Amino acid sequence: MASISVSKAGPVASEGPDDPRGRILTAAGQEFAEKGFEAATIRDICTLATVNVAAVNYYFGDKHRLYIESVRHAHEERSQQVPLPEWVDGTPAAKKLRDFVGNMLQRMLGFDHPPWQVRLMLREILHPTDACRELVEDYIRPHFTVLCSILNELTDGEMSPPEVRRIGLSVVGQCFLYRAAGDVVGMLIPPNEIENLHNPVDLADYVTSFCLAALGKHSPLSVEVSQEQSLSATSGPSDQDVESN
Amino acid sequence: MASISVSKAGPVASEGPDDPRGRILTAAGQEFAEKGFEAATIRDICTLATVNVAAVNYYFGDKHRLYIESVRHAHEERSQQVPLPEWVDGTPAAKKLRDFVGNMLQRMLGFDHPPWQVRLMLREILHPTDACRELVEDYIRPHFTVLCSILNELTDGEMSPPEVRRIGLSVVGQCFLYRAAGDVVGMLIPPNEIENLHNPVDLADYVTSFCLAALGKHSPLSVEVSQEQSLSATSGPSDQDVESN
DNA sequence: AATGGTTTCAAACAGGTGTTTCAAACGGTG
DNA sequence: CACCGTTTGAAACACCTGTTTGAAACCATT
Repeated sequence: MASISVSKAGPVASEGPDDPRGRILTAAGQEFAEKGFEAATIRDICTLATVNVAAVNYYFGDKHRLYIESVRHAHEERSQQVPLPEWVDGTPAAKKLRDFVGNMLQRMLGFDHPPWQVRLMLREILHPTDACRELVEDYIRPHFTVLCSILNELTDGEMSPPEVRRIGLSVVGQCFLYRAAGDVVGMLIPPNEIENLHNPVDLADYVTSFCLAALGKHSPLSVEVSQEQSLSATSGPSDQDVESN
Repeated sequence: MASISVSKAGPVASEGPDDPRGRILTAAGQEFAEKGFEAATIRDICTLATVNVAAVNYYFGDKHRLYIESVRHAHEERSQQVPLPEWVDGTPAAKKLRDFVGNMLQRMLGFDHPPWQVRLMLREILHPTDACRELVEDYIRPHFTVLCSILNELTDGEMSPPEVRRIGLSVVGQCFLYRAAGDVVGMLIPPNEIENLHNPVDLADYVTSFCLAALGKHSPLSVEVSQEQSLSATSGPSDQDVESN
C-alpha cells in the first residue's frame, strides 16, 4: 500500500504449480527464517527448491535481493492466511479487542508450530534490514492502527492518540514476548503450566482481561473473571491456522 | 549459581589492564552482539582486540567456545553494572514494583544506547544456543523470581503462583517489546512522542501504573494518574547507566 | 647466561561462500 | 523445420572463512 516497490526484478513473474521463481522464494523464506541471512546458503536454498544455483542469480540478481523478495512474499502470504477479523456494526469494543488479540496471537504463534513466514518476519523485526520498512508499512502498521481504533472506541475517546498508542504497545508487548522469547518463557514456566495458561486461546482471554481491567472497564483481575462465554466467540473469517506448504 | 561450568578453558585466567584473553572476550562480545555468530569473523574480532588470529584458538579452542564464554562474560558484567535494587523492610510493594520495573528498563534500554552486553544477551534469548540455559538460570530467572515475589506481596497472596507468573510475564512483555522491537516501535510512533512517553523513566511509571490498575490496586488508567513523586524515587544502588569500555 | 614453559606471530591450509560463465535444452513462432 | 529469446545446467572463479602450523619472542627461574 505504502510501498512504491518496482518489485519482481526477475525476468518473468508467472504463476503455477512448478514455477521455479516461486519455489525459490518459498525455499529461501524457510532457510532464511531458520538460519538467518548469513547462515543460510544459496546452495541449500536451491537444493531445497530443486533448482540450479544459477537460478537465484537469474531470477533475483543476488542473495540480498532474494532476501528482500522473500520477506515480502512471507508477509503477503501471511496476510492471506490470517486476515483481520471483521465486525458488524454495534459490536462491543470489548469483544473487538478480544477478537483482535486472539487474531494477533494466532498470527504470531499459530495453533501448531509457527509457520516460517512469521519467523522470517520476526527476524526482520528484531534485526531490521532494508526489508523492514515495507514490512512495517504494509503489514504491521495497518494492524496496529486497527488496535488503536478499538482502544479509542473502548475508552470513548477520552485518551489522546499518543496515550492510546502506548496502551496498544502494552497489548502487543504481552503477546510479542511469547513469540520472540518463547523458548526462554518455556524455561521459566513449568511445561504443564504453559499448556494450561499460556496457550493462544487462554492467553487471548487473559491479555484482554488484563487490559480491560487496567482501563477500568470491568472488575480487576484479582477477582477471577469468567467472561469467556460472552467474549471468546470470534467472528473472524478463519479461526484455525491455515498451514500451506 | 546453577551452572556447574568448568569454565576458563584457556591456558590461564589472569586479570589485568592489557590481558589478551579479556580483550578478546570484550571484542568478541561486541562483534557477536552487532553481527551475530555467523557474520562475526574471528579476524575482525582479533583486529578489534589487537591480537593475532591464533590467539582465539590458543585461549578458547574455537569460535563456538569463544561465543559461549563471551555470553557468560556479558551477563556477568551486566549483573555488576546494574544490580537489583534492595529495599528496607516495610517498603510498600507498589514502590518495589516501580523500582523493579525502572531497574529492568534501565538494564534493558540503558539511559544511553544499550550496551553491547544487553544486545548479545538479547540475541541469545531470541535464537537460543548452548549458552542460553546458563543465561536463564544465572541471570534471567533470579530477576523473574524477584518480580514474582513482589507481585505476590502486592496481591496479598490471593493469587496462585502460576497466576502470579502470568502477571509477571505481562510486566516483562511490555518492557521487552521496546528492547527487542525498538526499531519497529520507532517507526510506528512519532519521534517526539518516543522522547516524551517512551523514555525509560516515564515508561517505568506507566508500566507500573498499568499493572497496578489491572490488579485493582489504584485508580484505573483512564483517570490520569500523577503519583510520580510518591513512586518514582528509587532506592536502587545505581540509577544511572554505568557504561564501561 | 642457560633453561624450559608460555605466549605471540606470519603464513599457510582445507573447505565453503556468492557469483559468473557459457554451452546445452527448451518452447513457442515464422 | 529453422529460428531465437528464454531458461536450465555443470563447472569454474575469486574470495573469505575457521583453523593449524612451526618458528620466533618473551620471561621467570636456575
